[in-house]
Amino acid sequence: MNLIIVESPTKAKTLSRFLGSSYGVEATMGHIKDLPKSKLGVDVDKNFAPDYQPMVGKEEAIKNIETKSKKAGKIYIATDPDREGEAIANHVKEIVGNGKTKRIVFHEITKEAVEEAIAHPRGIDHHLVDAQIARRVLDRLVGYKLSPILWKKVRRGLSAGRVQTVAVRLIVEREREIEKFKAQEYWEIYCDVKKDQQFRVQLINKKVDNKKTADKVVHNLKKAKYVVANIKRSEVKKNPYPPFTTSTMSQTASRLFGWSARRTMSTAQKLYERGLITYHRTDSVNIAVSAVAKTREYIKAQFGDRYLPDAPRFYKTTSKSAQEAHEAIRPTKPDVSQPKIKKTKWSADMVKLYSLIWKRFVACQMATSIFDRTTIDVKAGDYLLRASGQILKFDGWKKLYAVKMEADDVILPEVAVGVTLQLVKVDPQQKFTQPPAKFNEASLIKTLEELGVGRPSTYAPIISTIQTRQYVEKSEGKFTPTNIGIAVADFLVKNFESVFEYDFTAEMENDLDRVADGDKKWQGVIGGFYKPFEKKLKSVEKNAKRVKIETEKLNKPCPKCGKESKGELVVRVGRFGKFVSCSRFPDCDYTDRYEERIGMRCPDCKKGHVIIKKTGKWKKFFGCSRYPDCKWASWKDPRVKKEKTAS
DNA sequence: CAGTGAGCGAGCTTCCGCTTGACTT
Repeated sequence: MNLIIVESPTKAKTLSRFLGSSYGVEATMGHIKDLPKSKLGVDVDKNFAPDYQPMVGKEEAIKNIETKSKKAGKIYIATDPDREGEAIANHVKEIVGNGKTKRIVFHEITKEAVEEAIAHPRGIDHHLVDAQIARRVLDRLVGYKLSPILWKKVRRGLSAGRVQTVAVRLIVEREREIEKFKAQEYWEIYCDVKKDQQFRVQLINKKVDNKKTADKVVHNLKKAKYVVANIKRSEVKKNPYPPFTTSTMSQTASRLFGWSARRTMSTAQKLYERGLITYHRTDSVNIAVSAVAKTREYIKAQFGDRYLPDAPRFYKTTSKSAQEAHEAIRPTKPDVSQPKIKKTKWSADMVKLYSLIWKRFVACQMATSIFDRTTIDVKAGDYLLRASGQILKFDGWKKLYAVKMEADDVILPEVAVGVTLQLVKVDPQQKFTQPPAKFNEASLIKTLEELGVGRPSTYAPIISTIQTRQYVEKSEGKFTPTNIGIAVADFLVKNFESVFEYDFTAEMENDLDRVADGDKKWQGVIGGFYKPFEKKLKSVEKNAKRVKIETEKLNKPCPKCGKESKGELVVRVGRFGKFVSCSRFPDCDYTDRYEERIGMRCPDCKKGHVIIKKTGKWKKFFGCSRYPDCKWASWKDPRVKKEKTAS
């Protein structure tokens, strides 16, 4: 019996089905060797020699591969066709250790692709493995050298990294833009005009930015003569969106369902494990040819020829850092619009997400939608006003994948050039420019992807990390930096600017490509980075002052020392969340609980307020503000009655 | 489930990326 080794156990099961009994298939469950967690694991004096060790927690997977390999005939290592996959392949080869292994790759899980791969085995691509080593060593050096500086200069337990610090920096800088933003006044001036039917035109050739000008314009418009000056009709075509990647799926589920990246990814995982969708951690929009063919059949049968474009649509990945190891996220059976899913706690989510993925995918192979767009220009003295109308002529792919928040049809009446219109009303509207929006999960993931920072497997974890570290807080879905986040980002950007430049990762990727192509040695790339970095580390460690973290003031005197020493109450963040203390600490040691009220009285004593409390870093519980007089406490939110709390 | 901050300094914290499973943040 031959043996095939892949990363995902679900993939292993699927392959077994294709290949029958002459092949055994085993999974590594991701990486099996890595740098040790408890120490640097990189010998900076010996050309950065990395100390890759079997990973804690992967003993079973490793053992499994060892035993199965001993009995196997041919051994095909079919880990993912990308940098990390090649590294895993190399580690598998080291563990099997008998020289019998061959490396194969495929980009889609179809019988043809796998058979083709088996027919063309190769060896390990050591240049690509080297690129992974460089990536891994760089991240380790950045993370494990900078974090201890934060412990020393800011606060214990903090962390820094090529990815997480950039995420925090984005949020901090956005907050600054919002703070310094000054709203600008501007006016939009509309006129309702009519011939047989009334329609609305907007002033377009004069900028109005205050009431005085607006009044003058309105005054003139009231007296003006309105003549249709120009009519433009055009056909506007809209092509469907590409199928989902991890990033676009997370963004869309966030926008449409309000889901967190975590919720979307864990729902997708369940769909993947049930064989309903292709792999959900991907940066590619490629689609298996066989899936396209099936989808075209389905579209033809279900919607008719009009909805089927002449040729299949194939999409190109635009993201420059994409590795394209997998297909796009799509239903494995494009003709199944609603899969049968057993009723469980999660089935509603699964059905919802499946339906979204299915619609997006089938729509991506459907005909272009067509709008008739009409623009009517109206002259009123020196003023030019315009109305734009749009009518859906043929829905095409929009029949299936309707995008919320898109304007409805605006139908304009038939008028001719030169016709005089009657003014019904002038409607001046005062507006103000809006500050940039705070980041939410969707926009943060989008921006990180554009910068090439983070990978499909890490978008959701990044969002958790920056919150766990208390660098940012999420409220009503939007991220705000904490004082710690601001202090850490400022400290790191000031002292290690080059590492946290927004294009640092993109430049790193360029270097890694050179390593993968065999044009550069990985040690040279790391050496080039580390020399100046090490110098900087030493000088910052020696010279940088300890960072003071801004505290939130309560504007109340300290009950213990407020009278004689003018201590004031401030909010500090400790190991167990926020608490109130005296600004004069350590001279005054007054502390009190920080109460985060949820707006309801204690269900037990009816006198205190229910407040949110924390135990350890994570666990929240609800308690009474009168503790210890009232000992009421609950894990469950007392505002929620019976209803399931979907996270 | 009732702690916390500074500094003293035992021993400890920390990265990104690949997987899933255990568990609810």
